[in-house]
Amino acid sequence: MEIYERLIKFFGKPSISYLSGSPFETLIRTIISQNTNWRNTRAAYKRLSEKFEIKPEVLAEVDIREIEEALRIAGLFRNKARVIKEVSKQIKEKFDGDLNRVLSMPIEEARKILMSLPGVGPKTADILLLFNARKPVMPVDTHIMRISKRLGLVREKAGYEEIRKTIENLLPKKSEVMLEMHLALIRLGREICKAKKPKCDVCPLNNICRKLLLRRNGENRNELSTCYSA
DNA sequence: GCCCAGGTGGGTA
DNA sequence: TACCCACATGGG
Repeated sequence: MEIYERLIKFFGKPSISYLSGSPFETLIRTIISQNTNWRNTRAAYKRLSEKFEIKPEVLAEVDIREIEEALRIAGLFRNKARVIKEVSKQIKEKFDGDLNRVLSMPIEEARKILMSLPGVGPKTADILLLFNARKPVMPVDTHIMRISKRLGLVREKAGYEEIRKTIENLLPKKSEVMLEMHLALIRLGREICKAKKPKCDVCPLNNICRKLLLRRNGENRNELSTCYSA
């Protein structure tokens, strides 16, 4: 909780304006973002939404090459185009094009159904549950995974579920808190990525995190006393 | 030129 | 169950 308060104090309450949009739009945006940086994700989504209305009944029918072309800038574009077309078809057929039905189910049930869709793994399912259904879950991306290990919140070998549950249990079961923490942790992770020199004095976690360091360039575990941050 | 980016799914042991 | 790898473009 102390970490949460420091992050919020440092970054301020995150803007949630860009969380607007339908669950399907969130899904498409999240699929595009898989293993892709923000800038390219945004550009690709913009290109796709300028060409087509982001609705399952539309994307299910369009020529896959058109989706590929829009997504090229984001990388992994052939995979993502195939997945987007297929997931659109399935949502149209199974849920009559409306993800809200699934999202209103109990968390575990909804997660299971979402993860049965192509291109939807635990991270993407949890994004939908948090961003659109406002359920108190913590999606774990690479930044959050790395940070929670560096902070010693979880074992070095911890997997997705272990990390998710650990962070969820550290926080009040409120979706607003989960959302703010999720965005703040990613913000921190991205700032760390950008940082070239250690700046412990301004790090929002200064005395807590001492061990934050990217697993990068074959890092030496003996160097964990260095704090890299924004 | 190398490394990495808000993962997922298929394959192997 | 637990790793390993392909997918692929663009920016630092």
